Amino acid sequence: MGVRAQQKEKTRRALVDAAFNQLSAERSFSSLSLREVAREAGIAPTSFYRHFKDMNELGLTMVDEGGLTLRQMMRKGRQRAEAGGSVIRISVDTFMEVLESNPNVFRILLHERSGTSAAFRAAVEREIEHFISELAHYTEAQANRTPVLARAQAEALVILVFNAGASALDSKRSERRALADQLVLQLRMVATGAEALQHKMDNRA
Amino acid sequence: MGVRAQQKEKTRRALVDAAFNQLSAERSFSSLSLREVAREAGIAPTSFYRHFKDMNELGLTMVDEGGLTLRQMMRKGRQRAEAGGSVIRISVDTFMEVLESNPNVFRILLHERSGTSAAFRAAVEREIEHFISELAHYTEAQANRTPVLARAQAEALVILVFNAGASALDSKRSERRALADQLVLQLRMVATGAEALQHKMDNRA
DNA sequence: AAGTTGAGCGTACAATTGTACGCTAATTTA
DNA sequence: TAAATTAGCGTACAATTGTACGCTCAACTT
Repeated sequence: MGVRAQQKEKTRRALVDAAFNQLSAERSFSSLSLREVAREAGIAPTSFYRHFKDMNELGLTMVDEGGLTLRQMMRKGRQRAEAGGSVIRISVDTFMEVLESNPNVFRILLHERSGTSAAFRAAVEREIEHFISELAHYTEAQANRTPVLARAQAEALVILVFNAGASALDSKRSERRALADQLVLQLRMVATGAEALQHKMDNRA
Repeated sequence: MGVRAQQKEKTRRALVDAAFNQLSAERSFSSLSLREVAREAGIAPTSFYRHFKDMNELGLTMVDEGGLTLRQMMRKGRQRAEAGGSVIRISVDTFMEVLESNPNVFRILLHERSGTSAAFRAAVEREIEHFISELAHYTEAQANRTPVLARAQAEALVILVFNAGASALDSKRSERRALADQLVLQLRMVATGAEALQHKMDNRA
């Protein structure tokens, strides 16, 4: 890659990072202005357009990147789970750690999921869908579930996890343990419930 | 109430209604400007301050009002359930109807739940908490659950319902039926799972 | 070596925003 | 009836916003 393209990539990263860094509990992506991001990245407002068509395009890039990051980290966690122990417990703990080290990555997904732009909502939904279908295939194979049931179960699990994540972002570390425990309990509920419903269906047939 | 106070109340309502009417899938409360709301309500921008300290105060009023509306409508639905039939099915159907006739009431709760203002998030959480504790008490009495378990179960149920509501807002009527069916399935999962966990605990004791 | 490209800049402008201030006129109070 | 209150208005202003336009000069191509 030429010197020129390299520099361009560097600036582009500076923009993305600037935007991520400006996110917080009090600041959502949609409340960021193009000028603020450019300022933080150290470039002139009008130079922004050399990299993104508009703020929307930057945001979608961030959602994609964020989803990827999240999935990579969860995959690492799953490897840890293969060593033995409760899959649910380990996954929850991993998730909470990811959350703690990448709060802003999670924030943009969380916020834009119920945001004001259809494109954003769709993008976030796509990322979440990754999690759901990965999980659905897993349980379909592992626990021998009906596709419909596996899908419903996976979706429920993911929703509960995401929701707990949102609460965790808003709470102190001390409250997080209780939150994680309750989440584990809820996930077990769904898992055992799905199991029971599956048996009921099998016996009926 | 004097003529003056009456007129004032009328204008206040006009403001609240104007704000509600401007909400849509593409327009969140936080994206509304004071001037837009005033314009829609037919008053001068500066007159807004005769009724609310700022947009925040208007928003919190709307959250409170919205929560109240939602709870009232769900209560009506519960009466319908007492006549017999599946509590879950009837509740879900009621919820979907409420959603269809008051989309914007639901929208503000949904969006501000993961919003940018701590006060808003707290207010929404308070409204959701109403639902959860009502439900928890219900199952604690009805199904003889441990408080901890009843709480976790109720929370899971409410979260799943709210989440499905969010999806429903984004989907056509034809997809809603499938959505409602899947929601019912998920709620049954949680209910049966909680039941099973309860038994397991009882036997251990 | 000469010519082309394009990342980044500065200037400029029209919109829109929140809100301070003081006035009017109708209602309420005394 | 006279005085006090106040909902609503118009004017005004400083900030901030997105973006059009044209320039520069270093990097690349031929």
